[in-house]
Amino acid sequence: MARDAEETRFQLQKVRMLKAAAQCFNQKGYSGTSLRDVANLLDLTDAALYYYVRNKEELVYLCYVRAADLGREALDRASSEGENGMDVILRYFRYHIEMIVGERGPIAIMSEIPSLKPEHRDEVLELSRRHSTNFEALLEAGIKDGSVAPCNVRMTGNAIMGSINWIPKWFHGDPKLARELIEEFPEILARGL
Amino acid sequence: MARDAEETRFQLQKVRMLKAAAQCFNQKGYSGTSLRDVANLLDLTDAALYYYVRNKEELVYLCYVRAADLGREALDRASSEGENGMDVILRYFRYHIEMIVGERGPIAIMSEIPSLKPEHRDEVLELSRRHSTNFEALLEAGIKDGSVAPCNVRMTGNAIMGSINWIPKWFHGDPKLARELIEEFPEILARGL
DNA sequence: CAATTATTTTAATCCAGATTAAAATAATGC
DNA sequence: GCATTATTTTAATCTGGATTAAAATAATTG
Repeated sequence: MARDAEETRFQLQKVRMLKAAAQCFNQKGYSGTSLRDVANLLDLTDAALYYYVRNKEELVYLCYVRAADLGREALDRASSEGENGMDVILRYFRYHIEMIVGERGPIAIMSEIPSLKPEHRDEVLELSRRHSTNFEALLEAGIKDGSVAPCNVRMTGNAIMGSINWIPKWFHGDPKLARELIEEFPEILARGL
Repeated sequence: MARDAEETRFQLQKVRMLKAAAQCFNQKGYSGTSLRDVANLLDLTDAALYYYVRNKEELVYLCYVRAADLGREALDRASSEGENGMDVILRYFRYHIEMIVGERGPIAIMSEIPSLKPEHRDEVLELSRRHSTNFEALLEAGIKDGSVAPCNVRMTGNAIMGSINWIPKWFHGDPKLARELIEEFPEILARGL
């Protein structure tokens, strides 16, 4: 029964929906975006969204999960390409920033985490914590191989994640700035290491 | 008719309210906090809040303004205490971080700016922009007097503001961490300069 | 093509919270 | 104390969206 194709189509639509939702949430804030807003962006009726998602809460939740996934992807990809610690870190910066600049978000600041239902909240927090931990591991590897100056990795890691996660707050799509960001920001971040 | 005293009391209550509101918004997110939540924290009825504020929108708006004020205060105070560029910057870091750690926020990430009414939104954005500009000026002063290495001030400024503004996302009140933050974070930020 | 499954729409509900009006209580000045 | 103003409460309303159910349309499969 073409289970594969079906699932693929469904999944694709769902991702389209998540992108639309993230765009709305970023632009208008969570409380400021209605399901109608999201649906409009997809030429759908608000009710149609319920075919993909149980409710609005699940919609944000999935946006957050997707954001976390993309962040992890950037880090994994950077890690898998050898070289010394600092090089990996720089690559991670670039990948992550490219992703943020590329699809504008994907959901800027996860401010509605507190209003997720407990299981979802815990999961998202866990994903976020894990990402931090992974990045701290990169820092430590760099320190070990001498390419990064010794430092308080916890604090330094948080400082850097803050800089990165803050980008969507001031970058609003200007392509010139985008190029500048991708080229210069990684070095700015690395300068403190 | 004791206009002064009256106004003082009113203002004091209002600030108390703003603190309570900020606490709620930080803890539960904007959509997740009802006026009842805020009122409960003050042993009041939700309806009582309307004596101080026209509506919920105005409540967040005032929280944002207050946050901006406190940030500006930190910067002004640091600026007014002489010495070379880097010293001023370091002091500003400390003051701002002390404030954030001290009253937890005061409203972490201004994610609901998009749903403010236009005048309010514009004003808050303007305040935020102005703060950035002022900080960039500190950077430039530091570059001029040689205490800060030349850099893209716009980008560097944003990186640093991100690190600072992100703090409430991972600092949740642990007093030991608070001390660490105040002592070490400024230097971590400055290391990249 | 007939039957089944997937997707979307139409048309109601429904409901938590925001908001309001009027009344009650507290504070203050004279 | 009386009158006035400040503050809070009680008790409704009002509403924008979220959510749901049933029906309609589109796609697939055999």
